[in-house]
This record gives sequence, structure tokens and C-alpha cells, in this order.
Amino acid sequence: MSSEIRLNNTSYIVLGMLNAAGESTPYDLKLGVAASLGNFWSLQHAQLYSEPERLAAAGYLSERREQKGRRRKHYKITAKGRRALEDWLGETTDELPELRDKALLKVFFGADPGPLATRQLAAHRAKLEEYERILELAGEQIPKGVRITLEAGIDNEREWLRFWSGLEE
Amino acid sequence: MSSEIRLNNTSYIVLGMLNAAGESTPYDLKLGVAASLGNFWSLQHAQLYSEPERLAAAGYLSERREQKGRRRKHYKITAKGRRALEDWLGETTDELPELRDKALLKVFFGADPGPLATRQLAAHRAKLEEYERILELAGEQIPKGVRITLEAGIDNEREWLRFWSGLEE
DNA sequence: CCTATCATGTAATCCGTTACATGATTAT
DNA sequence: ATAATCATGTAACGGATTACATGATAGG
Repeated sequence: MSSEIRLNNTSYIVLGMLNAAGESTPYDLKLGVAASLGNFWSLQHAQLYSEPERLAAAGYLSERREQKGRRRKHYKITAKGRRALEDWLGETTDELPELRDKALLKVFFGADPGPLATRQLAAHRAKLEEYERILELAGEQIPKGVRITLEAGIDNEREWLRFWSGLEE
Repeated sequence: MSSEIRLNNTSYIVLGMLNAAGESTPYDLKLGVAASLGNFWSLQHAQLYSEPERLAAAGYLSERREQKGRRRKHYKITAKGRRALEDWLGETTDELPELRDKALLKVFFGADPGPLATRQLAAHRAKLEEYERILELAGEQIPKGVRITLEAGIDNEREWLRFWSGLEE
């Protein structure tokens, strides 16, 4: 019997990625996350090694280890894993995100907004351009959900640009 | 000699609160955070017990313990603490916040946006109203930085309302 | 008075970050 | 060949969340 574990957001990210990508190594997951999801929910690469292990031990994933060479580990989602993912996807939530913006934190405690605004504007502009490029290149072929989140990211960057523009000196 | 410690965001929050509020107990801090900052950067109450202890041990805070009754601990920022806070306030940053939105995460992995949108709209509307009430009541007398972050929160809530409105069925 | 809730704190666990390490591949 | 970078993984540590616990106060 696999010991019972709690599934957290990181767990569902791993399940979700594996469900979409099929069998993958932690390194594949890392690349996958970096390419898309990581823009709005980033993970340390070490978590993509430890979390699949945890999930496999509890039966949500199956694990296959290469017999020669690097002995890399390959993970695949199981029926149990797919069920857990689908249950989670089916549940709505009224949990709201927090801004958790470091620059804003400084402003809250009385930092001069001017210099912060200059720096943040540059960073947000770069991010916005990156998103727009992705959207342009990926075009129509990306999954609907992924596109929606990308558009959310774009809207969000524009919003921050407006915000910090008002604080520039 | 106080042992050297790393200061993280939580540290600066404690320093910032104590700098603004003067001598406080962890419970005071908890109330202070809940009332304002907590809206965009929340903390567990246990952190407001452990972090001041850490900071005091390293000389950023002084600690006074009641001699009778509950023996509550009162913390006050020291010169060293104030210097650290001011240094931090003076540094700009190009670190960008992440959305880390749970509902969006589900959409990314293919959840039906409709029911999520309904629920999120209700939650965001409530939050927006709460902020507007605070802004109205607090009026002119809140510190500039606090007001700015509150306005950022309001803009942000409006943005999310627009976003989820487009996904309602 | 009794109960519920607020106030206050500590302890245990879990998770995320950082650091370390080494094998493989590409560029010079 | 050598150095640099990419790929892959583990271990240690620190911090955040959760659980537990008890004292004070207010409402019924």
C-alpha cells in the first residue's frame, strides 16, 4: 500500500505537466515549466526531482529507471494520478491571489516610488514584449487554457505599466 | 556578538511594521499586518512570533519581557534594525511578481473557465468593495505609501474582474 | 457560571531554496 | 585537449504552514 500524502499546488503542476506531455524526466518537466507555466508560477528545479518521487511513492505516478548510462528516471501519470488531477480541475475556488510584489512592499513602507518605478517599468516592458512574442509565434496552435493564461499575463503587464508610469518622476 | 543572519522579505516586514508602530508584541504585529499589508502580502501568525525572535537575537530588535502575568514579549527596532530597513528601502529592484493564481493554474491545465469565473468574480467583487470602503474611511490621513498600495490593489481587482468577466458563460 | 471566542505562544512537520556534485556535450 | 556550459541529481538548511495548547475576556 502506498502511503497517503497531501497533494499541494506543486503536486498538481507535476500531474498536469505529465498528463499533457506523457512520460517525462524531471529535466523535461523543468523545460516544460520554464517555457510556459513558469511565467506565472515558477518552481525550483529541485522540486521537479523530489515531488515526482513523492507522487510515485503514493501511486500517482509510475516510475521507470534507465538500466544503463545515466539511469535517468522517467515518470508517467497513473490512473490514480489522472483521477486526482481531474477532481482538482473540476473544483472551483474562491481563493484569491496575492500581489506579493517586492517593489510594492517597499513603497508600502515608505520607499521613494520614483526610482523603483523606473526600474520596474523597464522590467515589465521587457516581460510584456516577451509574452507578445510568444503569443505571436505560438499563434493558434496552443491549447486554449494556455492561451488564456498568456493573455492574462499580458493584461497584467499592461496594468503594471500603467501603475508604475503614474509614479515615475 | 549577535550571530549574523540573512534578512528576507519577512524580516523587512517585521522591521517595517515595528519602525512605523513603535514597540509592539507579536499580536500587535499580527493585527497590524491583517489590517493593511496582509491584503497583498499575508503572513502566518506563527511567523510573527519566530521572526522577531530571530531578529532580536541578531541585534535588529530589542526585546522586553513582561515580568508578571502573561510575560508577553515586546519588541522595538534598534538603530541597527533601522539602518537595515533604510538600506533596503533605498535599493531598487527589477524583480517582478508572479501571478500565482490558483484558479488560473486550473485554467492553464484545461479546467472549464466558466464555473471558475463565476466564483472568482464574486470573490474579487467582494475584495474590491472592501478596499474601496477602506480607502473611503481612511481618507486623506493614511501614509502615502500605504495609499499607493491600496490603489494598486483596487486597480488590480478591477483588472481581474474584467478578465474573468470575459470567461463567464 | 458556562461557553465561545479572542489572545498568545510553542512544537512538529512539510516544503522550498540553496548549495553541492558530477556526468555529458559543445565550442575553442 | 581543455574549458565552458548543459544536464542531472542529492543533501542540508531555513522558513512557512499546521497543529496543538492554554490563558483571558465577553456574552448569554
